[in-house]
Amino acid sequence: MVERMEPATLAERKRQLVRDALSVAALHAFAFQGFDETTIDQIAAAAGVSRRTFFRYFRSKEDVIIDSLSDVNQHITAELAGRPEGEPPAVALRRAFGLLIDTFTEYPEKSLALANLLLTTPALRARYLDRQYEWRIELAAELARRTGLDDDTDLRSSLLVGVALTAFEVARDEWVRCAGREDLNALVDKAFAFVYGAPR
Amino acid sequence: MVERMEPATLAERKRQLVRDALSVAALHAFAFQGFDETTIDQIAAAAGVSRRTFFRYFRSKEDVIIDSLSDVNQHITAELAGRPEGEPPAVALRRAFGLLIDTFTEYPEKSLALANLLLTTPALRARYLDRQYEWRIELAAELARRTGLDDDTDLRSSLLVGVALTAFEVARDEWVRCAGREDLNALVDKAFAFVYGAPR
DNA sequence: GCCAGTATGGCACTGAGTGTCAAACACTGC
DNA sequence: GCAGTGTTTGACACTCAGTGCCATACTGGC
Repeated sequence: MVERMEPATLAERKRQLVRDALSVAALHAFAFQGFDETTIDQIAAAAGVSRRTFFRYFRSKEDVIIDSLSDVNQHITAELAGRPEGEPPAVALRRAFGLLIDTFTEYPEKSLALANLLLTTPALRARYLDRQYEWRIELAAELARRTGLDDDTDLRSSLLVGVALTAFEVARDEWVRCAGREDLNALVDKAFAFVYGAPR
Repeated sequence: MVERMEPATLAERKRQLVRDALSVAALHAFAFQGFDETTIDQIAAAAGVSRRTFFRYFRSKEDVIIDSLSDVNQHITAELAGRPEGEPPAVALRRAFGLLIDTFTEYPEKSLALANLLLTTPALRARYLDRQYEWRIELAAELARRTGLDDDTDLRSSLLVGVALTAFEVARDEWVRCAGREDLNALVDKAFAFVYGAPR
C-alpha cells in the first residue's frame, strides 16, 4: 500500500526510505495507542529521526494518512481518464471506483481498521472529507473533459461525480458498519442502481 | 444571524452577551485580516475577555463559525421533520433546504463572504465538511423516521439525503462562484431536477 | 449578611508547527 | 584524491493552540 516504483536516483530512494519508516511508525502507533494519544515526537523517535525531520516529510500527523489516500485517489482519477470515450459517465465512474473497491477487499482487515480510524477520529475525518472535496472537483474536471462539456458553465459533471461519490460513500459506510460481512461490490452496485435509477 | 430568543435567567442572557461579543469580534477580525492571521488572543482582547474565557465559549477558532452553522442545520432538520407525512422525500428535502436558501438570499453579501471564507480556508472547510457529514446522518435518520424505513438496514434514506445535499452543494458552489449573480433557487431547482431525473 | 454555585483571569504546561543555522553528507568536475 | 556545490539533517528558539488548576469575584437564595 505504501510501496511505489523505485525512483532513479539514490537520494530519492533514501528519501522514500525515511518516509516509509515514518509512515510505518505512525500507523503502528495509531493502531497501538490511538491517533490523538500519539505525539509527533513519538513517531519521529520510533522512526529514528528528529521531530523537525518529520515535518520535512509530512505537514502534520493527519497527513501521514491523508497523503496515502491521495495516492489512491490519483490512481482512480487516472483510471477514469483511461475509460473508453463512449462509456456513459455513471458506468465509467462505477468502473473507476472498482479499483478502489479492489484495494478494500484485497486487505479487508487493514481497510476496515483504516476506515474506522478515519471515521471515528474527528480531526482525521475532517481532513479526509476535505481531501474528498478536492477530489470531487478533480473528478468533475476529468468527466467534463471526457464528455466535452464546459466544466464551468455546466453543473452536470459536478453533479454526476457528486452523486457517484455519495453512492460509493454510503455503500462503504454500510460495509464498515457491518464489519465487512456484506459484499462491498454488491453494496456499491445497489447504491449506484438506486441513485442513477433511470438511465440518463 | 447570531441572535436567538431571550432565555429566562439573567445569567444565561449575560452568557449569551459574551458569546455574541466573541462572535462579532472574531468575524470582524476574520474579515479584516484573514482567518489564519487572527489569533485567539486578538479575538479575546477585542471582546474584552481573557484568552482562557474564549475557550469556555468555543472549543476553537473554527467553532465560532461552525457552531453558528450548526444552529441553521438544526433549523432545517426541524423543518424536514415538520413537512407533511405523505410528501415524497425529494420534495420534502427541497422544501426544507428552501429555508437555507432564504437565509442566503436575504443577506447575499454576508452569505457570499462567509461561504468564501469557509471554502477557501482549509482548516475551516475541513471542519465544515465534517459538520455536514454529521448533518447528513441526522437528516437520513429523520427521513427514515418519516418514511417508516429502518435506517440501519436500508441505504435508501442515506442515499436520498446524500444526493439532495450534493445537489444543494453543487448549486451553492456555483452560486458562490458567480458571486451571487445567478438565482440560487433556480440553480438548486435545476440541480435537484437533474439528480432526481426520473421520478422514483 | 451568609453560603453555594458559577464566571472569570492568571499561570503553567504540553504539543503543533515554523524559521534559522550550522554540521554532515553525497555528488560533481578537476 | 580534492575542492566546491547542493541537499539532508538535527538542534534551538519561537509563536500559538488547547487544557488543567486555583484563587478571586459575582450572583443567586436563605
